[in-house]
Formats: sequence, structure tokens, C-alpha cells
Amino acid sequence: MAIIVNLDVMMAKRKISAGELADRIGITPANLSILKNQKAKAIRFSTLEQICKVLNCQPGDILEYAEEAGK
Amino acid sequence: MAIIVNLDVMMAKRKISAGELADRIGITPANLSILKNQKAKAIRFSTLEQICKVLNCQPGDILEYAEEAGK
DNA sequence: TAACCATTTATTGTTTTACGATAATTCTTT
DNA sequence: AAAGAATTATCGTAAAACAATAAATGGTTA
Repeated sequence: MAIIVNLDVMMAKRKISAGELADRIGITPANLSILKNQKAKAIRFSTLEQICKVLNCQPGDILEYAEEAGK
Repeated sequence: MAIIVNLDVMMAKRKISAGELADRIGITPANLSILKNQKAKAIRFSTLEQICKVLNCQPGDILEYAEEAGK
């Protein structure tokens, strides 16, 4: 079991690209990619806050406690 | 708006004290307190994972994107 | 196929912050 | 008031975010 970062679903719903999301969150596309692909080992609340704001969602829509492979 | 860490609700449901939770998560009571009272500015997924495991819940049960004061 | 664009991966450096260890302080409850 | 639990405060270390940049990869279209 591990914490899974799933941004793809909400990104699809909001029809926003990784590049634009990174831009609006205020981090580089490279770092967003790390976050998006389970390469990050932690997250700042300030970053999580920006993501929730831009995607208009809750942390629970993005973070999941589940099997490694994703749901 | 900010990210709120709300452990109290799940702790009450599971009837577990801060001391025991800290113990089972594997962090010091001092650090759990910091996390519990909005003093932390980030969280490691490994820690979030332990919390979810011990409290048998999802990140969304603990993290909330809401007003500073809490809901 | 080749050019193009977006995304991912990799590297390096800086800054932030978690977290431990510890002690002091402040509840809380009996 | 006393005892225990929780919070707060310091200090130090290790971990990791994130920036900046460049290189590699992947998909799309002419």
C-alpha cells in the first residue's frame, strides 16, 4: 500500500494540460511531472493548495491510499 | 483558503489518543502535534501512508482544502 | 520521414522543512 | 494540587521540494 497521486482524472475533467496546470500552479512542468508520476516523496501544503484551487477540487480527489499500481 | 489537517475526527472514530497514534505511526508525539495543529507546511507520503494505515482511512478523510479556521 | 510540440527524465544547486531528541510549558482530569 | 497527556519550543540533521536547465522521449501532423 502506498499513497498515490492521481492528477490525471481531475485534469481530464477540467480539460487542462500538464503544461498549463504547471503554469497556473506555479511550478515547473518538470516538477509537476515528478508529482504526477509517483516520483515525489512529499508535498508542501502550499503546492497542494494551489492544485486544489486550480483544479477546483479536494485533496481526496488527488491523493489515494491504495495499491502501488493505482486503482 | 488553505489545506487543513484534520486528524481529530478520525481519531475520535477510532478512539485513539494522540500519544498512541504517534506511537503507531512511528513519529514523536511532538511532531504529531505539529501536524495536528496546522503547524506543518508539508507532509511526506510515507507519513501520510502510516496515518491512513493506522486510522484505516483515506487522505481525503484527513486533508481538506478549506478556510483557515477549519470547517 | 521529418519537423514540431508536449511531456518526461535527468542533473545540479539552493532552500525549505520534516522529523528526531529533548525540555519546558500548558492543558486536562481526577 | 497532583499526575499524566498534549502542546510548544529549540536545536540539529537528513531528506526532499523546487528552480533552472538540458536532454531524451513520445505523440501528432504535414
